[in-house]
Formats: sequence, C-alpha cells, structure tokens
Amino acid sequence: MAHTYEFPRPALTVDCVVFGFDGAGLQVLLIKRGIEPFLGTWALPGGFVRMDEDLESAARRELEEETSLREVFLEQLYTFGSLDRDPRGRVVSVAWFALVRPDQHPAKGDSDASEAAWFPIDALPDLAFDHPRILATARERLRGKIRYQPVGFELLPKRFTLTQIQDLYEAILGRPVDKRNFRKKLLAFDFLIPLDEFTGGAHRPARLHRFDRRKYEALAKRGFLFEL
Amino acid sequence: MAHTYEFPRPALTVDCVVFGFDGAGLQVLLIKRGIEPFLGTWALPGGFVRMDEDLESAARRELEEETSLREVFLEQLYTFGSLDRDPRGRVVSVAWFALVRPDQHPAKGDSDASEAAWFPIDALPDLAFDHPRILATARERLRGKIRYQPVGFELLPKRFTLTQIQDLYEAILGRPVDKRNFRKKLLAFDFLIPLDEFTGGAHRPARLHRFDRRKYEALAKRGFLFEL
DNA sequence: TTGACTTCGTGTTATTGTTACACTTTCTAG
DNA sequence: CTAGAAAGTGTAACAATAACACGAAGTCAA
Repeated sequence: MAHTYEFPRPALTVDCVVFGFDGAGLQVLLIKRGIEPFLGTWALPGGFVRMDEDLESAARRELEEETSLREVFLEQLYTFGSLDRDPRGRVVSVAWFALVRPDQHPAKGDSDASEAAWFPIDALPDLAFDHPRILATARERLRGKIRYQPVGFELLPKRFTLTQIQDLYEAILGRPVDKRNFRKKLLAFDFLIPLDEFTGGAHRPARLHRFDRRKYEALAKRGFLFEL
Repeated sequence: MAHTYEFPRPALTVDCVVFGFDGAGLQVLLIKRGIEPFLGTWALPGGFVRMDEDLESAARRELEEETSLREVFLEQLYTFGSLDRDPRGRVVSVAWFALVRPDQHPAKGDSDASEAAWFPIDALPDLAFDHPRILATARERLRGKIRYQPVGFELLPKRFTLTQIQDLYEAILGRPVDKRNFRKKLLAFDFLIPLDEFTGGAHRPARLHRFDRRKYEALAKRGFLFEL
C-alpha cells in the first residue's frame, strides 16, 4: 500500500453550531478557546477529526468534550475550505448544526481549560477563525429547514405552550406571525397532543402540549411544507 | 510553526455529480477510471484536493482535467467521510453537483488514460467507491432544489420550447405534470422571453423562448416557491 | 373585593392560488 | 389531401391563505 503517490493533505476539523431556545430568543453555544490560536476568544465547539472516527462521530465527540452535550440532533451543514481560514495553515472544516433544549442540557463550562456559554444570537461576541461565516450559513439553513420540516421537537421542552412554539418560529424566521393562522396550520398537522395541564404564574394559564413522536418523525422524514 | 501537535490527517478529495439534460431524460457524466483502485470502473469525476486551492477550485480543476468541462454551475452537495469508503485508506470526499447543457459541453472522453460519457440516470453502470450513495444524495438535492429555485437555465440550451422545460421538470421530479398548469405558473414568474422563432421538423412548430437572465438570477438568488 | 393588567384562546370572510380537464391549430409525411 | 403528432389555449370548482378583534382567565395591588 504505497503512500508515496499521495498529495500533502489539508488538516480536517469539524465545527458545530449549536442552537438553543430559552423561551424568548434563539441562543448559540460557544466555547472560550483554551489554546492558541485565538486563545481566550469565543468560538464554535470543534476540533480535529481522528483517523478512526467518521465525521459525525468526530462532531459528537468534540461536542461532548467541550460542552458536555450528548445525543443532540445533528445535521451536516457545509464544508469550509478557504485557504486562509486558519492561521495554522491549511485546515478544512466540516461544519454541523445542532438543535438542543437548553433546559435538558445544562451545558456548563466544562473541560479543563475552556468554558462554554449560551449567547443570544443577536448579541454574539467576536468569534475566532471564519466562525461568523459558518454561523451565518447555519442560521440561513435553519430558516430554510423550518419551512419543510418541523423543528420544535429538538428545541422545546417536553411540554410546552402554543405561544412558546410560536415564539420559536418567530425567533427563527425573524418576523412576527399571526397567532390564529399559526395555530390553525400547526394543529392541522396533528402532531401535537393537548394535555390537561396548564402553566401557572401570572395571567391566564396556557394549555400545555407535547409532540406525538410517531407522527412528528414520520412528517420530519418525508418533509412537508409549512409556509407562514 | 510546530506541526508536531497535529493529528494524522485523512486524505481529502472532491467528487462531482454532473447532471445534464438531453431533451428527453436526465443524464449523468461519468469517467472510466484509468488507475487503481477500481481501474476500468465508471466513477464520478474527482480527485485529491491540493494544498494551494480551495474546495471549489479543486472540483473545477478535476472536472476540467477529466471531462473538459469548464465554467459550469457548481454547488456543494455534502461531505462523505465513512471509514471504509475508499480501499486506499481514510479518504474524506467533499461532493459537488453540477448542472450543464450537454450541447454546450461536448464532454468527449478526454484525458490520457480515462474516458468520459453521459449515462441516462436510470441506466447507470456499476460505480466505484460509495459513488452510488453520492449520486442518490445529489438526485435528492436536485429534486429539492427545483422546488425553490429555477434550474432550467443551467440545463437547457439558450433557446428552448416550453415542452422542453416541462420535460426537464418531469425528468427531475419523476412524474408527469399538467401542461396548462405548468405553463401558467411558469410564465407567471416572468423570466421567460418568447422569441419569434420556432422549431422545425415534423408536427406543429413550437415557439422558442429564452431566459431573461436578470430576472432569472434575481429570482434564483432570493428563492421562490414552485410547487407542482 | 374590585379594577387594572396581561396573556390565552377562538372564527369568519375575502382573496388568492391550485387543480382538473378537452379541443382546435399547425405542421409533416405518405 | 388525409392521417398523425405535437403545440397551444381557458374555465370552473375547490383549497389554502391572509387579515382581522374581542371575551376569558388568571395575578396583583390598591
């Protein structure tokens, strides 16, 4: 097995754009870099792909190492390979995007020399490398995805109100939607199960719902069209 | 610039799924491999990424080297990185898909030890590596893309009939569409310019059209929704 | 206890878009 | 000049979308 004919190889990394929803706005999970380059700068969680793991495994491993997140929804986003995207030299990065429920995933700062934190998507700190561009691509993808797949399941708590899911859609789409039309359309898909539980707190209580997982996944698999 | 801390690197390649339309069905451009592994087997055009070129440049270079195609529409598809996808060892491939007009691009067999040829998408030969999977992904993507972007421009000759563009949509979607509804909807976008030229040949001549490039590109950029 | 405040929940109508559907026109070839 | 084949064209029923406002149910504070 001669290796002599092979070209020099770019380094290969994975980076993850992790979206969360805290009930008000979209959040992104970032880590503060513990090593050079960009030491001390906020960045997307990620790192080098090892020889014995496939790309998705690498993304999951890095995510767990750097943010303690496990078993999240992960989807490949895009591969970034500009010549100058990393000061260390030629590094190609396969970017992924993840959807998680912040409540289910405490996502403390974790690993030795790094810390992790949620940032509102419209108040991000300066980011390392070409991560602003990766993030912009992810945001666009999420906006696109929401039009033909349900995305609430991965981002909302197990039980949620219709107002919460509407807030989520408005956060992703970046514009308000009509309450009555939204509910009519959403309920028509028939993947929500109304519960006999209600929110407490001030004001009129809202009915809680949960997803009918079977129906939700069937729909997610074959896609549908959800224009607003 | 210490390189000692770096991991061993997977090799990095690009592969291109080139779609064409010959007036009847969708075609895919393949090359017959001139080297091991899979010598003599049909495969997607592609090859190793060099250190001094970005990913898109690598795809364009390989495409030209192996098929003589230049200046085609190219879009990144997906990155494939299973551990066992290449018998030579760990190879990660960034796949692209291209749309071309077969008439404009003769695409002869070309380079020294290889030959290139168009195959109808439903009569493909056995393919090397995991290329069947890449092709399936590309086909799915094309079906998806056609719903929110016009795709005729890249695949049709400069002047074409409405029946031709309908045949193209039917080939991509894999099902027939209603002629009158299709034309009504298509013309409503207002990116087609009817010409005062007609096809010859047997039967009633069909009016030729061309794309209004400005309107077409504006629409392609911001997307639209074209359900059938 | 009552009034102010806030959020929840609900239907109808006008408009727009989608689907289904069939016959006449225009040309070539025999 | 007739047969055959593809081009071209409109309408009506139905479905989906968009716009729009107010009463109900709770908390809190005076």
